[in-house]
Amino acid sequence: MRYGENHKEETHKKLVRAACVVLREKGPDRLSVAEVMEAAGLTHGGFYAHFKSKDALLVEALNSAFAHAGTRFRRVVEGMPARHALATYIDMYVSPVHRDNVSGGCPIVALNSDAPRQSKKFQAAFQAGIDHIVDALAGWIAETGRDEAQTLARAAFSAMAGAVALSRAVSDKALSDELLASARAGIRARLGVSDPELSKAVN
Amino acid sequence: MRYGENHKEETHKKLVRAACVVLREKGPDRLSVAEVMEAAGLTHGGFYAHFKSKDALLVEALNSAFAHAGTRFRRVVEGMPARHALATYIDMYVSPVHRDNVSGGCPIVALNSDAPRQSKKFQAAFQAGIDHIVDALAGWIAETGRDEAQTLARAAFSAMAGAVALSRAVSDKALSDELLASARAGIRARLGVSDPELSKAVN
DNA sequence: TGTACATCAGTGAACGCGCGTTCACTGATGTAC
DNA sequence: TGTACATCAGTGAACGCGCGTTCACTGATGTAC
Repeated sequence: MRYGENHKEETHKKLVRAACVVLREKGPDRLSVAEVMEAAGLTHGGFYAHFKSKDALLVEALNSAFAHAGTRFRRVVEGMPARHALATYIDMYVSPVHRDNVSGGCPIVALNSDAPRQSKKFQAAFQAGIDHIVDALAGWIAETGRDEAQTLARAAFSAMAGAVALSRAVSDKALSDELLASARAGIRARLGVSDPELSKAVN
Repeated sequence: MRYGENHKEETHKKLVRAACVVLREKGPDRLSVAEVMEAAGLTHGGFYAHFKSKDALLVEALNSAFAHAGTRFRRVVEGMPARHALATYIDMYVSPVHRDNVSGGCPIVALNSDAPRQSKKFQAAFQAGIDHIVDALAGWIAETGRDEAQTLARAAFSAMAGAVALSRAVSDKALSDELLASARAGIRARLGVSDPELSKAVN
């Protein structure tokens, strides 16, 4: 064969990787097949050797975005006791670093209002991504001994995602930083992890 | 003339009204000029007698959406003392009714992730809409005697918008209702208006 | 009172463009004999 | 060892389609004389 053993598989990964960045920057509708192929150094004609449709790429790209962003976040809190993990996760998520990292950040923030207009499969992947994060939060919350951990986690996460989303719409950096700090404080208080010692300096 | 005195003006309004519904349902990119004209009972050719461009329509439609949704929300709390207004506003905004009313609800929730990809004028209108709501909240918060009312208002509003946005992504109605209730409780507690007597039954 | 002309909101065909998708082809390599 | 053929990731032209936008035209009414 002309190419190495895993050549096609690697090209496929390269396309998904390129797409999962463009997806968060431009959204599903403005991402174009030709653009993704070009980003991988290929011509657009070869696309359908890798994906059944544009939508199939979008779904894979979304899952990839969740996996990468999730792994990055989870790696930091690995092995921490529940209260530390919870506080640290909130601090990381609701941070200027995350706000400024649209193309590498959480897809839920970047694609919030796009998701309901996409295909069933895309929506299912989006839901799964939400559930995954909420479950992690709920696990830590439950370990702190609180009831209704799942509901509490969902509400807390909605505040986290909302804070990052709105912080991106505030043009003044100082005001935006303040909003994030205030949101962090509110969410941590609500979950009973206000103690400053629970913070790990991550930003 | 063939038509009444205010005919053109009324057609213009009809177009904006149709667009401000479609805008929230389909988003700016999937809204089409032809669709809006058809919704108003006209053919697409006449569009540019009313608007300089599609973007001009989008900006007018966004402002109209803010005006209508804002008026509706504000009318309910009119004349209430600050603490009551604050609690009632939160209850109305973070409610199943609002969640289920995408096409008539707050554009910030419906267009959250679309806004940063639109024109400068669209983004400016979006920011203005956010500021308008935040200012109203901050006014009430300040009246309750708290410092940093603007920052607190921004953080509270981000939690409100995030809660409604996420509640729309939760398919199970009961879980979605719980999320909203939990979010309401958290936000009201954070703003010091937890007293159940401050609630006016609006849903 | 009647005729000729101006007005202008709306019509519908046409434009160029970018998009998702298809397909005949290329050309380097591996395999069969 | 050499020749003929199969493989298949990638190429590049072409397709149909919907979109935003343009424009010559319509036709009912108002105005000038």
